[in-house]
Amino acid sequence: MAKGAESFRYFILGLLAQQEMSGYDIKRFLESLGWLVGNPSFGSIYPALHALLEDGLVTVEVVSRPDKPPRKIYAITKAGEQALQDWVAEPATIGSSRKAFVMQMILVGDFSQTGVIAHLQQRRETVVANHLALEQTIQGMGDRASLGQQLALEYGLTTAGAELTWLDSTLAQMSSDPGSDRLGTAT
Amino acid sequence: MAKGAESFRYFILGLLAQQEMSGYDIKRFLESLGWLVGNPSFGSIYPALHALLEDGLVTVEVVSRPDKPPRKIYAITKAGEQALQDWVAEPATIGSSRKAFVMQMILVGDFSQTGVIAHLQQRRETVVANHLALEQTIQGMGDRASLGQQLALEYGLTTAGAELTWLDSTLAQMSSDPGSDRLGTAT
DNA sequence: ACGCACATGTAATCAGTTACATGATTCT
DNA sequence: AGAATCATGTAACTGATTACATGTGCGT
Repeated sequence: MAKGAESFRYFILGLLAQQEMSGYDIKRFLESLGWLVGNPSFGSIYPALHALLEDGLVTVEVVSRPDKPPRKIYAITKAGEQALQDWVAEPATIGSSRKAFVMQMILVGDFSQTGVIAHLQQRRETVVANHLALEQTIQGMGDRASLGQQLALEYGLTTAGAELTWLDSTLAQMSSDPGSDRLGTAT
Repeated sequence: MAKGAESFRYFILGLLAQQEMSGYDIKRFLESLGWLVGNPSFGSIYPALHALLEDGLVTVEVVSRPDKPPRKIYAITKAGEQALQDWVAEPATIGSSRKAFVMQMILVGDFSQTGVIAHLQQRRETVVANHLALEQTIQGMGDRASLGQQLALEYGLTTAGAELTWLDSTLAQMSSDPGSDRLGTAT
């Protein structure tokens, strides 16, 4: 069963669901999103692609173009779509990382915006919990904390607060707007 | 030479510089900071401690207390302090992770607040670069992005912006205030 | 012929987690 | 005697990075 929630494997599969690509393309796309999801090296991408192929979740097609070296275009299969949906709908994963959140949000955006809302709410809970835990730590440490510790704590509190604000406003916006002004999709 | 900038090893050493502790203590302290720096397992902490001991950067003392099981208290050595300072002052590391930033800030707070300022400025540059890169990606993708992608991009932009705001205000605050109202330390 | 951008791949290595194993002390 | 908490440790495994190795087609 689909294990390894924080892994790039399923994220790569999800990207292939959005559009068929080569390993090289995936690398560049990931680079364009940069720090948001991190960018795995080729030494990570190619083996992942091979594994997906092994499991029958994707297919390859070698495409030789006249002016450029040949590329291996990977496309998702029915089985792959099923596995992806299982992963995306996966039990909440409270306390998961920011990267995992962003990755899942990117993928879930393909299916339903109700799913997106659920993910945002999930994230909200995680951030609230983080914020709370940090406040309690500050209570406990009081003024015994060093300068660096105090700054770190403030930093955490502030960034968590900002994230919360964004989540709330986005959530409000998406809830009030059942259709979709962003995409031509839906109905 | 001090390699492995993102490693917990030096961070643990830094914590020992602030206060001598056991492996167990370190674990609990890290848990109290939670997601800010992540919390390594014992399987990571104890070997790290052994390695530091090997390198002569720390010393151990077994302390048997009457009512509790014995503990191994680790304390930093002169050599350890030197190694730590080298690590903390290390060449900028632009583009490093948030965790690395928080870890270094916590440690550098022990030495000088000029060092802290330098670190904050360093972080500022990184965040500005991230923000800019994200904006360019948005330009490039335009409205071809999926809902999930658009949200991810917005999310990144917003959180980076918030971090920048905090950095600027903290930087302003610290620059205008050369002494130290937070600590009794300084000159 | 050479270097460069594009493109794919593998092996060695590394940092960290999980699971396992041990043991002291206190409480019931 | 057994469970619970505090405390330390090791071995197997995993996920990813680094460095290496290969090859195409284009411009010079």
